[in-house]
Amino acid sequence: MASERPLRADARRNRERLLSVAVQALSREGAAVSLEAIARQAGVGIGTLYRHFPTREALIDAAYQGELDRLCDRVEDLLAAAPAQRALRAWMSHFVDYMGTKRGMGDALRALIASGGDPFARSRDRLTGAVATLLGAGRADGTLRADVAPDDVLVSLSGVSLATAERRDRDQVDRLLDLLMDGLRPR
Amino acid sequence: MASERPLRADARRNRERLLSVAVQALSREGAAVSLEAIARQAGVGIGTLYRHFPTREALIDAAYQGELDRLCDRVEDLLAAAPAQRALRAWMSHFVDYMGTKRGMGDALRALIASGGDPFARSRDRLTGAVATLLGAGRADGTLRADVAPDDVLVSLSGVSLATAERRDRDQVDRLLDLLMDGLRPR
DNA sequence: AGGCTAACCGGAGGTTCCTCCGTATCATTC
DNA sequence: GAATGATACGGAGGAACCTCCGGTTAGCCT
Repeated sequence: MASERPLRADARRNRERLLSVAVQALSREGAAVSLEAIARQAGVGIGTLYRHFPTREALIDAAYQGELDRLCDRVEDLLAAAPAQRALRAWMSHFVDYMGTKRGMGDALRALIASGGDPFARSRDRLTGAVATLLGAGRADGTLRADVAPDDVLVSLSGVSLATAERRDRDQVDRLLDLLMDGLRPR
Repeated sequence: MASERPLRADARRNRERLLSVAVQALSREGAAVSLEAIARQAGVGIGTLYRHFPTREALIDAAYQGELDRLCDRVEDLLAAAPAQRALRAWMSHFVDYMGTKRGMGDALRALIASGGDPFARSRDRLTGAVATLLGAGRADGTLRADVAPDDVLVSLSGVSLATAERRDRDQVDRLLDLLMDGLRPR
């Protein structure tokens, strides 16, 4: 694999312009933006947009990658401030919040979490890594089970996000997360 | 509410024809069927289809309502054959199986589960009822917690379905359901 | 029967989606 | 600095989405 030949100059220019327009458009109009509008605004043809970002999810994913990194970075702070169990619970909240805020991240998320495919692998790995760190700390301090795979937790978490996407019922989300946590504690 | 004036003769005819075509088309081509194709095949205009089924989900929901009823009906048998905890776990498997088989039920499901709105209320209530029965039995025989709302379990379950929709990983689904069950047992 | 009206029908039309491929542009080599 | 692949660009085109509203009927009433 790999062999990422460095993009041609014009290609990189276009890619960047598309991304910056997309970020604005997404936070302004939500996930259902017209891709054609984005292309137009970026001054490129629709074909160019699709070449750089083969699916709507790919575009959204790329647009939010920065913030998603920040989400993963919080793990350290959380672990410094509380025992693993509490840190994990807090991070879950942040995760769901984030997915909720960025309207339409939801759909991208499903593709992302489900992807065995390469395109989103980076984001996926970051998320799995974050969960793994939290679970690891939990195993160390004994507040979390040791026999659960990070990936399973991540997928469960995405399930909660997806299932609660439309009726934004904060209380229910909390209850679902608590339920999940109950399953993650040693008996 | 209510006031369901009985559909006019032609309307009912069309509705039924649409439904029967939809059932075939859905099991043949999955959720992404072209609605225009269905309308064409049923010999009605696209407008007629949209009047009867305002969204794709509404159509899918209606198409599968029969089978979904059967799913809910299984609860009794399961409860007769095993303690509540095991019955619930088995029903969960059936639920996820069902959602997986009927490709694209997934998307309908999200709308359905999330709907505070009337249109899908019937299916929704049936499902919630099924879970409530199982939980009730669990409370009675002490194998399940008494402080969890049926609705929360249903939404969690739909979360598992949604999150695992594309990579059909049977083992992972089982693990996620086990995790959920762990949260539902009394400590 | 004949007439009336609420209810229903159908499809044109404006958008968006995504693909495909001829043309234009870059970058490398001589 | 010209030639020549390799890459990237752009938009036409066909399919599908969903809405809207003028025209058509079924069912009721006299």
